[in-house]
Amino acid sequence: MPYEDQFAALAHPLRQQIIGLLQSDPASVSDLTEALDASQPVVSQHLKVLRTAGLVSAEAHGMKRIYALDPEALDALRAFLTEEWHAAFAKIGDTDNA
Amino acid sequence: MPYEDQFAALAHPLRQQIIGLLQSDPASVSDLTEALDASQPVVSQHLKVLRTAGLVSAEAHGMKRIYALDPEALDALRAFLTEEWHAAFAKIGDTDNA
DNA sequence: CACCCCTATAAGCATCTCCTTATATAAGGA
DNA sequence: TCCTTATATAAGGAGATGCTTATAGGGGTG
Repeated sequence: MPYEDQFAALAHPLRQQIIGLLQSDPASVSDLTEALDASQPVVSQHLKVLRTAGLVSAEAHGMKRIYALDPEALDALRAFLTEEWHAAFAKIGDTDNA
Repeated sequence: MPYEDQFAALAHPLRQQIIGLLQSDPASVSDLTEALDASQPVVSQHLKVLRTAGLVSAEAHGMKRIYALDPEALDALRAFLTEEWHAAFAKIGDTDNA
């Protein structure tokens, strides 16, 4: 089922806020922790969900890890919402139905 | 946090499949139950989630309740993914930040 | 009315999610 | 080297989610 993880990732307010912040600029975990008024482990945990879903990527910069949005991932999701859904579903239906 | 319920609704494969089916045509619960190879209560439960999120609507037709997709809801979601996110987040940030 | 179809909902249980606290590891500075 | 900063991850518990089974109630039909 396509994009299941991506939708789940976007279903949490803190993760939405993280994406909102990263839309302006890449940021480190500590930057996000301050901006979001959440604990550092929580931010790291949510970043992991976003990373697993392919919505953000991380790059080490010295001691910090700079997280950045993957714009293509959101584009793909938007495309799925409009055009590809029906076709994608039809294929799944072919596969797991009688 | 906007669209939280909508994203959560789309994060489940069966609910994605229901939307996929309803994109072709409105359908009753029994229609969906057959097509999805899921139990009737499960289908009803998932339809409730979709209804609560405003993604589908129901209309009584005799004994059956015909469910239909609300295309505007998906459009709104798509718009959020592209244009409105940053603005929406900026407002939230103004409100609950120092 | 008596009986079947269609749908929603409740109860119970397993699993997942998300938080907290605590800690491990990596990198840089004194 | 020792200390501090930055991040990830583990453990544990509270609450949410999603399934099953059972049942209630609305609607038609004989």
